[in-house]
Amino acid sequence: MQGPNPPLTALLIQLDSIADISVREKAAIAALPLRAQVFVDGQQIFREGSSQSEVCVVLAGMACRHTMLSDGRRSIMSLHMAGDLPNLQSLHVGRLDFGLSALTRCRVAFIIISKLRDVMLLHASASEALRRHAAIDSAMSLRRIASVGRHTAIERVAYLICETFKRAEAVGIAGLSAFELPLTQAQIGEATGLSGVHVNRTMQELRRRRMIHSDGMTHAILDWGMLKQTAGFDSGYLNLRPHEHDAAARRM
Amino acid sequence: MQGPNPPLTALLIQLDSIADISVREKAAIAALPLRAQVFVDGQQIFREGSSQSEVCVVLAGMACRHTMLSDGRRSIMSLHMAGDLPNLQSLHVGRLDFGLSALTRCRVAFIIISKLRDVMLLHASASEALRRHAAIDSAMSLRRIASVGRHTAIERVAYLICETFKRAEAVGIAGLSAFELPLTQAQIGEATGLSGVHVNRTMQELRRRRMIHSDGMTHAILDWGMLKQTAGFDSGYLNLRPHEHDAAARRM
DNA sequence: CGACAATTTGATCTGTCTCAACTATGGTGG
DNA sequence: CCACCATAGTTGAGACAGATCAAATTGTCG
Repeated sequence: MQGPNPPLTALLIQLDSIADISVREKAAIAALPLRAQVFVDGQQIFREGSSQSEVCVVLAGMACRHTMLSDGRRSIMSLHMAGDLPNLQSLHVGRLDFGLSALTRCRVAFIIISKLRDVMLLHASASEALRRHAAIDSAMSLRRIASVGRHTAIERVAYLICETFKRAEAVGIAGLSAFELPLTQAQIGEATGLSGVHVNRTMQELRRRRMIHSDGMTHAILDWGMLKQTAGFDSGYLNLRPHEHDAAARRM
Repeated sequence: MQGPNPPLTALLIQLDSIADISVREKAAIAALPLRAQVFVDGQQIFREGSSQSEVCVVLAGMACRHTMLSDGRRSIMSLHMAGDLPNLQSLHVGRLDFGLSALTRCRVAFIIISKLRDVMLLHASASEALRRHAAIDSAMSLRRIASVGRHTAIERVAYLICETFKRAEAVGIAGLSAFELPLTQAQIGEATGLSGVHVNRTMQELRRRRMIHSDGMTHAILDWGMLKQTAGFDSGYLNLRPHEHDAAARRM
């Protein structure tokens, strides 16, 4: 039914990295009926306040959750890349209080919620993996509150780079030490709570300090240690494993 | 087994307000074996990076999720009051990337995760209610990212007041238009990303504009309309109901 | 080549921070 | 009962990170 590189590969990679999930259960997920759709960059996938009957999976490209502020400006609350499920919440809540938009040309698959629920009922560990996925999304939000709330400009931008790089790496779409951050500096500003102009100066500073090297929207990590120290970044929360009591052993 | 005002009342009120849940299922939750414990204000309930085998329910008082920044300062990522489940994540992930501390003298109940899981397996709609609770927690985090990232000082403080008031109201611990926000101004700063000094001036401004009146840590809402407008606050995300397709009808 | 978007640079302005002092307020022990 | 102390709130002055505005430059794509 699926070709050699089925559409949900990235999702399965993500689930694999956070949970023990059998081949059979992965097959059940991969066999879910999909409605694939391409969005051009800037295009809205769904509106803030909308009610979704489908859960969407990003297959390729980058999307973001965002909300409009009273003064008309936009806040980008999270970034989403291949394998992400930006509205998994729709399993449990009606209206979504954020909009979802494509930042780049984006391939997205839609899964009817009731079909997903059926699979989750039948496959306990797939179900558990999805819940863990949601919990990690939630952990990312909490981290971002701390980063955006209390960090300086350079820390915030460094943080965004660290997190996005690590996530891209996890789904295999980052190079050895370079990756795509396909946002304009103005968009990076919307995601970090800074003005576009200041993002520009901040990234210059990161380059001047030889932590990164940028070529367009491709960024090479020159000094990961320094970058993560600057960001106050610890990847621990990204690849949380199942609840075990030897968690200490896994600590980096 | 329970007295006239069983410990989990506030939790049941919360679940009731977000989901349809039968008396039988509520009884199953209320019958969960609890380990109750009192924490004095400032006391840590669990440490950042710890692994929890119990989920805790706030019974009374106020607690907060927090994390330490590299420079030693603290960021408060969320506030928790009666009926909240600040570490429901522990159902799915090992290490928690935040600490939990009592802001006031706090009564907290601990539920062994495996026991909670048993109840969830047996009672589908209780289980669904808890998941919706987690989804709303997640929605609050997203909102806070937008508020802390892009809002001015007065908007952030107003937002915190709006949200805390509405939540307190929902569990019946707020007066008609007054409620307890038991944080020092310095703590409000940690929660909003402002300095304590500036929180002071900001709250003076809110009082000067006659939106609130403060008596110690009790705050009266004088002009709710103005306050929520200032905050850019819309309570929609707090009492999200089950997924229905008539969601529009419920829109405020 | 021309047009449009994104990046870069410079200059100025402002919201918020920091530091420091002073004033409640409430609790504690003598 | 009061002197003392610690903690929270308040006020002022000055400094600074980052915003805003405006213009120049670079890059990209038809």
